Amino acid sequence: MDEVSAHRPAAKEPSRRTGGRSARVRAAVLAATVEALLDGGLSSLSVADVAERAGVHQTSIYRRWGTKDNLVVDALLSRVGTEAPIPDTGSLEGDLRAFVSESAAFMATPLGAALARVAVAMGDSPELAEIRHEYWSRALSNAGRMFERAATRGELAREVDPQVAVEAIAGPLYMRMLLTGQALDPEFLNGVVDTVLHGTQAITAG
Amino acid sequence: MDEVSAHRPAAKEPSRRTGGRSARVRAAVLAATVEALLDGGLSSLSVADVAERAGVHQTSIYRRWGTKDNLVVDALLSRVGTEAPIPDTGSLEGDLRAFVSESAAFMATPLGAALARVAVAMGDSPELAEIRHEYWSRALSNAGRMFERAATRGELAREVDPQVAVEAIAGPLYMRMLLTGQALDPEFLNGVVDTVLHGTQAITAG
Amino acid sequence: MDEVSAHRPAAKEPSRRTGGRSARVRAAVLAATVEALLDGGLSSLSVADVAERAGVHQTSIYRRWGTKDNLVVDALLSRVGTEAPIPDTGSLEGDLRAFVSESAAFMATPLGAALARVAVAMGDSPELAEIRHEYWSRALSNAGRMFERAATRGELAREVDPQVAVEAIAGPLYMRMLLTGQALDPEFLNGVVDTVLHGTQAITAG
Amino acid sequence: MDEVSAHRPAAKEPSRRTGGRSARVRAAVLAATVEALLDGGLSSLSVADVAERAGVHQTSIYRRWGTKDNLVVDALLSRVGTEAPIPDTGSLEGDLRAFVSESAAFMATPLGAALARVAVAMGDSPELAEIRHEYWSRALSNAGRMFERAATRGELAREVDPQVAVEAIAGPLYMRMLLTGQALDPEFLNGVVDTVLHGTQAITAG
DNA sequence: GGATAAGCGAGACGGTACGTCTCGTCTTTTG
DNA sequence: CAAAAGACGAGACGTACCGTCTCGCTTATCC
Repeated sequence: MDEVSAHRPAAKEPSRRTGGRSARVRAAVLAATVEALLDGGLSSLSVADVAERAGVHQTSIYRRWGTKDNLVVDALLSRVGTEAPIPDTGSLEGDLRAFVSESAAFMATPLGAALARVAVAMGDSPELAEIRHEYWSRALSNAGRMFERAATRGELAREVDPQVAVEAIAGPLYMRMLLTGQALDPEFLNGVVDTVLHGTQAITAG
Repeated sequence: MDEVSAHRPAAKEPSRRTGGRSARVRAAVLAATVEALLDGGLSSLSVADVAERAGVHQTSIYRRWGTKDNLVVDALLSRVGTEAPIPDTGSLEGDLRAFVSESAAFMATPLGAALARVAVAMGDSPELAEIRHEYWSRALSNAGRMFERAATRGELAREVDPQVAVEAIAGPLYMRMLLTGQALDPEFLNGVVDTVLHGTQAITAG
Repeated sequence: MDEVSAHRPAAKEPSRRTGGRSARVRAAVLAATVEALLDGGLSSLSVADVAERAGVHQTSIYRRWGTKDNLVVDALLSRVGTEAPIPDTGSLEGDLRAFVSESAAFMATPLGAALARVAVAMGDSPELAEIRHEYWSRALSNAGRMFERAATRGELAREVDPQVAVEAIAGPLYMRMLLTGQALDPEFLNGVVDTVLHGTQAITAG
Repeated sequence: MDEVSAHRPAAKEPSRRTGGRSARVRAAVLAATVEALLDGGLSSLSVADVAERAGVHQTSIYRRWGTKDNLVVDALLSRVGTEAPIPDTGSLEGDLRAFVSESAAFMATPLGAALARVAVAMGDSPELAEIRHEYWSRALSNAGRMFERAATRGELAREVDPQVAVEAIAGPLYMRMLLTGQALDPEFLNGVVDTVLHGTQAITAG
């Protein structure tokens, strides 16, 4: 007997080639969602608005994404890669200064702001929280390489936990943006870098 | 046991005497709001629910607070003082370890979680953002005294900015709670304290 | 002399006296429902349409009536009394001929047609069926008086059941209207009357 | 090869022989439709439900029948012949008593109930009303033979219109089933038969 | 017996309607 | 006369269904 699935349809999901109606709708909706998110924020985002911007019927959105939350998450993830380029300047200090600078610039961006806000809101639902966790884990572990490289270069003791260090850098930035609303001015950024830089370098095996 | 905090820090609005019906309604609504906030979160909080819990009509709430946002802010501020006790153990390290420990404990509290969530959401509206700014300025400057005392004791150089330092401590905690959802375990807390402690101590006039 | 505006309530917003806003809304919606029912039939009746005709918001309709069925039933009952005038000509034959004539005329009316159609559709839901049952019981027992009067006059034996007799008269009419769609022409009506008239008169105590 | 309705009016489109996939689909869908109709009624019948029951895709149904109405009509006609056996007991009274008894039994059947309900609903659309008219004309003229035979036997005057007479018999039954929801108990049935029997027999040429 | 056309499975989509849930406003009634 | 009570306007949400469309594959018929 022949193996049953000799000519199985290659991929399981995206069977349509590229230009299918589905793909078109999906792209349009995602784009419209991000657009709406940027000029209006998460709170004033309605499916009806997205549908109109995308030139698509509301029901098509509900059919595919089920709920508004899913839509927003999908839209955001489709735009924001977790693989932001991590600076590699040759020294930890250079890396960190570049990193906070770039991070601050991104957070000042509407997209960056929306992303963080949405991430906070995702804490309400368990399954969304799960997605959120995966996203941040990846992003943080990515940024952690700055410290790993420093350790490789001998700039840092092996005892320094890259994970903690990267949160020590990023945490204050997010706190300002989300919680206190203060500006991410260079003095602040430099102060944070100084603290973490010295703080990690002071840690030794002993 | 309905005695509602007889010595609440003189509210600024209610000009009625303390025993009037108005005061009773106000207290009941505020209590109900916090209660509802705790079991359900901000997203699933409705004025109707609060009204029912408080045994009060919806219109009475709208008459007094105008909008849901105001109600929530008022309720939270009535419960959460900005004057949290800042540890004073005699050494910076002791202070910081006590501080992160207490902070983590409070954040694990439903009230603490709600407070931060609400604060994030307040970023949408300018006037709420203003209130938020005042709250955090006070709280942070309060906590900053730990570093000021250390400087006075000679543990720290005068060049260390207490404001930056306190955000370097608190930021990573809030980041975990709000953004990544990771646990505030002792290892993490110790790592943060170590980093900031060494980081600030390494800063000198030179 | 001013005809109408002598005493007060401004023509456009007649409140105070009998009609609060609620009453006004109720009346408008009921009227709009009947109107929509007449030009369009039951199947193509939408709450949105009714709301627009009534100048009222959809939610107000759902708030009060809960579901479309209830609305339709209420609207119909508010227009159609069960106390249709039963002919009293002095003889059974006169009564019956008048009765079928008037009944046929009413059935030819859009309202009459809609009423019967809706009544059939009400059979699906138990509670609606209950309302329906009460309506028809009353109407049939009302019409039954024609036969009771005839019995009193000695035209009919006491053994004749007025209930059965009235259904024998009305049944064929409804059957044509609802089921076969044939016209209720005079020949048919006369034939039915003849049959029932003779049929009942032939029944005796023996 | 369980041909359903051997005398269906020569299918217009699908001239496939008998065992093809098409025929299988058709039979399955029709059966599923009737089944769904019986447990749920016309109002709660959806194409999706029928498709699932039949193990067939929705599109296949729409392709063949175009619209739900057509499907229902086809399904019903495939099951219900218009050629119900008309009693022939030798006397008009015997015929009529058997007829009402059998009719009542059929109406008590889910299929019988559904059939009548659907027939009423068909009044909305002109073309469906046309089909309905043909069906009932045939059925009534069929039943009319009871009276024709009676006339032949001399039991009835030639002046009695069989068409009217049969509607006088059936009308009250349908009225109860469709409109008032009362039970078709023996007393009622006997009363109706008595009335029509005497009523028709009293009619003479004079 | 292989081309070929008719039909089917699968998956969206446009579109209409339904009924629910809030928010914040307005009117009516009541103490 | 002010607060309680109760609708109401407004608008979003999510669901159910109808009927349409496109694509790829499977049959059955026909040349």
